[in-house]
Amino acid sequence: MSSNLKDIEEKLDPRVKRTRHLILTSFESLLAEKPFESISVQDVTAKAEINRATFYAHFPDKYALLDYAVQKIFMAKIEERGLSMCSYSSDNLRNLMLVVCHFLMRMHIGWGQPHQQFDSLVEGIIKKHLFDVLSHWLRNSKLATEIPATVATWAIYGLASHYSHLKKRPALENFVDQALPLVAVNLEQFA
Amino acid sequence: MSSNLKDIEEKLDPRVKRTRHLILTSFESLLAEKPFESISVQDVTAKAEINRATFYAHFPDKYALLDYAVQKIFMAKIEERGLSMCSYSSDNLRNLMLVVCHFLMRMHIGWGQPHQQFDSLVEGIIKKHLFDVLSHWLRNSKLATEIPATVATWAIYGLASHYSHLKKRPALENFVDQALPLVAVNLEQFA
DNA sequence: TTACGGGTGTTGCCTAAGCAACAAAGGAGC
DNA sequence: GCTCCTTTGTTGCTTAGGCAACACCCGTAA
Repeated sequence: MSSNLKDIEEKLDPRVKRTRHLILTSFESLLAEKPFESISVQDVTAKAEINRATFYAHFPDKYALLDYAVQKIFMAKIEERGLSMCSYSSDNLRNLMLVVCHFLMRMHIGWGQPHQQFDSLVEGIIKKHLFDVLSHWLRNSKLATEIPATVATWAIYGLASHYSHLKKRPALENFVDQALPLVAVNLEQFA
Repeated sequence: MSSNLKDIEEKLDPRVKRTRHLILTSFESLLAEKPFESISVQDVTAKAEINRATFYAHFPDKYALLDYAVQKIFMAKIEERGLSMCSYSSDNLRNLMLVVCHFLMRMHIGWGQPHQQFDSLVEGIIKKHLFDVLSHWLRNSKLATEIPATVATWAIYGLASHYSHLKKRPALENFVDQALPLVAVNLEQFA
């Protein structure tokens, strides 16, 4: 159930899975050592021991790779908590917020110091997926859902970003529980 | 220098290196969980996520894989101590004996309980390489070297096997130092 | 005996990855 | 301005790997 994403990836040609994995691994380890801007496609392919042409057979450019990497990591977390194929509930929303916070923290720790352009790229990707998930949660509503989904998307991302930049972070659970009702109120009437 | 073996392997098609590595890794981990006899080619390829046909493109059968695996591990140790591209010396001989003892111990620990047929296969492989190394050490002798190389090969292997089967093993260094002169006397006159 | 299941090698066709060469675009430094 | 160098995409051809099907053997259970 749930993972129609995984199911598709599992059935891929083993060679494709392998090279994608090599590229991804290489990319992540490069992100740990230098900022996204100064990572070249060559860097990635060299470390992955992959031909550069092969890279372009999978991704149009390094931005597509970033997109893929972020979606892979982020959506994996979403799916492993069963948050993608369900509907709105206060508990699901809470978990979703936890995931986003976790992700941003992991990113700031593992992926070097924040770089303006990089961060906003990631922000865009995450918000895109957040919006999709929330829209899916509200799919049975008789009302239009773009507005509430948009509001919640931005709110959740904003809260997570805020939290991950705090110098003295309160316990994550507390933070989320405090913010939860403010976001919930925008969604529950559409559920 | 030295490693004309490595040099060759390094230049291989990356795909070949990858699949060989996958096969090798899979094989080693299988050896850790069940005896060689009950490992099928299918097991290896399944765990390696490699097509079975691809296996046969690299190795005629699982015995060839064993040969390859043992040579890879054993010769790696030989080369990393610079023992393959040199000539006879008491010190080299000592190191060689240490390597063989190490290898057999590692094998008994890591690769499950000894199985008659498996052990004798490995024995054959090791002795083949031992003989080659020793022959190379004596390559400048004016005398025929088959006899001394053979004697030393069997003696070294026998000693290592004996040592690795001892219930109460003395310190490896001591053991080797004690045996060293007995083997050395067969070789030094041909060096 | 026969039938069955599981492993073994082998084959032909298809696809992904390797490789070398290319034109083009951007810096960095003169 | 001008090189020089690096990176970027892209292309045509070659080669390794995936896949499905095959015949074959062999142990075993009906």
